[in-house]
Amino acid sequence: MNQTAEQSIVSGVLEAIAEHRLKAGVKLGEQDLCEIYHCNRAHVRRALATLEAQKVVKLEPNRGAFIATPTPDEARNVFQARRAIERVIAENVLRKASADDIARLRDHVEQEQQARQSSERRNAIRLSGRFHLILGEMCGNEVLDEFLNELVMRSSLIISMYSASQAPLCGDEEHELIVDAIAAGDETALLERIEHHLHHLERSIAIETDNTSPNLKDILQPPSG
Amino acid sequence: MNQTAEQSIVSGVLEAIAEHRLKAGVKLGEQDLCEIYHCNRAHVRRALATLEAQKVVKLEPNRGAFIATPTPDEARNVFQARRAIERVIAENVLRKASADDIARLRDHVEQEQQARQSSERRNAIRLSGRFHLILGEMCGNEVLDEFLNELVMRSSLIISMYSASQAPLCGDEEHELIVDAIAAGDETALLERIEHHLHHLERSIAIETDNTSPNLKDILQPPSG
DNA sequence: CTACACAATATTGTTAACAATCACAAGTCT
DNA sequence: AGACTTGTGATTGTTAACAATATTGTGTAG
Repeated sequence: MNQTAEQSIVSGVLEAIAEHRLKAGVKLGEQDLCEIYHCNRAHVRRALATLEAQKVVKLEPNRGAFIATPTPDEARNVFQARRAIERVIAENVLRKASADDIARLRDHVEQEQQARQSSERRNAIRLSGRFHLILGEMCGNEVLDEFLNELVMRSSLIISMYSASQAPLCGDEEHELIVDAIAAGDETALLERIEHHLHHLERSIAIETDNTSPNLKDILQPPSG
Repeated sequence: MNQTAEQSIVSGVLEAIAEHRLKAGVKLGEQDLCEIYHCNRAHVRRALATLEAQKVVKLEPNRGAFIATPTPDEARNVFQARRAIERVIAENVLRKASADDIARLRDHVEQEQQARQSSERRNAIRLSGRFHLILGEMCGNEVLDEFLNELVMRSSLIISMYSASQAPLCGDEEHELIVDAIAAGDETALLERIEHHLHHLERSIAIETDNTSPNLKDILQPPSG
């Protein structure tokens, strides 16, 4: 119950972020988490420290823990880092993917399409991110895999912040094209498609760059004055 | 004194690792850290959690905190990740380096050479790692910079584990060649030199790959039988 | 009616005491 | 002598109480 408590909190929060149930800025009260996970504050605090280290939670002194609110700059940096990391991951996967691996990828892509067609939006979002994590698992480099995990989480936050709630998440067939390139052993096509896919994902969300007004006046000012 | 306490512990431990004062496997007792940094166990615990998240400290339940002991596999993974990250960092730096930046790099390289010539080994080690961190600061991408920080720390541990204590750390002039390529705006040369430098660093330490015997018998068996 | 000051409440930060576990050493038995 | 058991001390894990701070609500003056 010891490690389990902390890990339950961490993985619970991360899953909630991945499924866009937890949105940026939401407060994570210690008492609330204590009751939800039936543990004491020490465990909650440790879990929050771990989440802070992964940059998905911001700890403000004497105020509490909040889901991180990535800035536009941070968003761009995250996506650039993803392109760098996923490029190497793809190279590794291409080199060492077995027939089973490719079958697993194809199976996952099919699940994604079914979730989309069934309009299980929450599940579709989760599976869409999971595709990249599967590549991370397959690449044979735990360090890269851990980095990717963090980046995908942060991406999920960014998407939930900046993208329209009804916008299509991913090009449906882009993941499939990536698997095709892996199956064909075509490194040039693979790298190009990874790059294109991430650029497309980044551009599909409108990252406002000029959010220099930290006050709510411009947003919530009543129209009548 | 609050945030300072935890950050003092974290940065203190990281600096000690960077200078090879703290070696892999050393125990970090809570009581010891409390006395050294004049704080209570809660702060120490939080600092250790942060260090664990950065993979430089391993927390073993009911046993305590220990400086991480990277395996050969992990070592290779760290270096592969470094090549991927530092490649992008170098591209960014090349694109946006100012004259001041280049001057700063040249100044640093000169400090490195002086430290080496003065045989201030500890300082030379620290500066050698710091060169890469300066590139990270200059690249304009905090995400990449944070990843690099973690990787350089882990590399420092790896080097202190696997390299002979008297071995030359880095080729003296490799950093200088990198700065030259940046100053000349030569991307091809820059990327090649970064790649070469990291490969050279990795190969300069003898990472044993066949440590498949988990018992000490083969190693510590008295010769007389 | 607005703005400011003050009080009440809730939340986080800190500390200390207690419990559980582990490492080491002494002792016992074969 | 060697291996096993037991007991002691030290270290980590857990919990609760207390202090400090922020937030919210209330009341009063302008």
